[in-house]
Amino acid sequence: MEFKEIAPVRLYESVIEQIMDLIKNNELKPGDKLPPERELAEKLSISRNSLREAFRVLESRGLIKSKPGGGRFIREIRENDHNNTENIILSLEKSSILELLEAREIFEVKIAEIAAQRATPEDIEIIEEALNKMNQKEELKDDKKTESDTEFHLAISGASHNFVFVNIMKLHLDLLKETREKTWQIPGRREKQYQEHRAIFRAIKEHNSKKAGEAILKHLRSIRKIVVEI
Amino acid sequence: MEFKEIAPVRLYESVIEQIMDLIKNNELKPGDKLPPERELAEKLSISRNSLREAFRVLESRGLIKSKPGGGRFIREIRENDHNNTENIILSLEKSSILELLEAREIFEVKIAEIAAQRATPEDIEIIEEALNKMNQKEELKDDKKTESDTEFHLAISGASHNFVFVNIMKLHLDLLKETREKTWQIPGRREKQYQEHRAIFRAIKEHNSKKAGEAILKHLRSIRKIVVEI
DNA sequence: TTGGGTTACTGGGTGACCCAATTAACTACT
DNA sequence: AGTAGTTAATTGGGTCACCCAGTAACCCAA
Repeated sequence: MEFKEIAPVRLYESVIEQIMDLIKNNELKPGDKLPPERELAEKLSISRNSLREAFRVLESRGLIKSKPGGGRFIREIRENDHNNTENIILSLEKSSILELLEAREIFEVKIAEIAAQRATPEDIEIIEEALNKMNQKEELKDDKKTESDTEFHLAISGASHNFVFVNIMKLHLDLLKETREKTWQIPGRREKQYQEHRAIFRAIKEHNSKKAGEAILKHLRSIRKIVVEI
Repeated sequence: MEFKEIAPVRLYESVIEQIMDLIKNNELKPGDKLPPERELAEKLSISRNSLREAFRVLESRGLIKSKPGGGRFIREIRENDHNNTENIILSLEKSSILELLEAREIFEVKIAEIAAQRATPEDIEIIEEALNKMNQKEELKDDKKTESDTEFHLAISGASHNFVFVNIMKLHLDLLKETREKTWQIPGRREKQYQEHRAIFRAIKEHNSKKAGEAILKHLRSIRKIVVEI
């Protein structure tokens, strides 16, 4: 029996979500002026204070700027901004799927090659566990399938023994999450996926760097093919 | 004559700074309970609302957790936590310099190779401009030097015509900013840097993918050497 | 030992209020 | 006609007093 922790949603969080969506969909562009606090608070049926809390978070992320007496504005994304890691992530979220997939092909092949060189017996065990998990239960919901897929790919980057690789991988898997979930619609996809994963695993287990790179490239190309066709 | 924009410090910002310092200096460890709102607000001589704004930001960054009725706590940082992009950034910021440099060697070599293949005459022009900018003014402050270095590397990733590469590059350059600034202390570093950049530029201009990869690898290795020695 | 109350405390949230800066419309002067 | 000065409405910054619901610690009875 498994229970999840109940996490109540705060008001400010919903506000952030709404505004972030508007920014992502370009309905709010840099330079745009937001409605005044009092007006927006009333529109959202929340208090000015709660709205302010949301604005503070967005402000600290460098997404908006408050001018006392003037109003609030969507910030221009500037290179020189010190707090700009947030902006970078936002830009990444706006990237096209195909660009993301191309980047992943480049990065993950290299990561797998390094993993094949450095993987310890423990690493290999962890990868194998992740590999088998996908094939254990016959009926899994799509999001659970994606989760176990994530686990496999993270296990590989973990074997590179460089946390930057792990985090870059996390970022990519996260950004491609929706896309990856869609691929399960294809009949027989799961079995094919397992075979591809298995090939990657074998290459890493053999410490065959070249083979590992090729196997994962094949895997990623097959994913791209699906995405293009969908 | 240059003027900086005057940015008034908000109350919540000072609070964040104070608490962040406490966390960095380990005076607040994961699991620790913070003083109650009302008490802390009084101690800081600010209103409860302003204090709350600070807490919201820290909360959204995943540093603290609020339990209504229970109190506020410094959060345990877990690997397996929600695949939140916030956490990924935080983890990346905590990565070691050498790990970041290794990742950059892997990624940027590939990016440069692709750039060499795809660069249009316009791209090449932009890269050349960035290259020359560094050599124009004799006396530049360290942060300005780093800036023009950033521009050069971003111009290259721009020539890859994949925005994901540009953003990954931005992320790395940002995370390595401090480190890169330190390298200017080395005598003759700037001239050497220029020569290395020049070699990279030439290879890209010739559309010589392999040469471009090698040139940039050499450049990055020379940076790593400096970092190791410092 | 376990479950039900009790109570003080804590975070979540609200609404009215004051201040200072901005903005724009208006006025007076040149 | 153009400019400087004034004024009033609006806006964000911040405070205060207040209410609600969940928590935690304790006591008590089954």
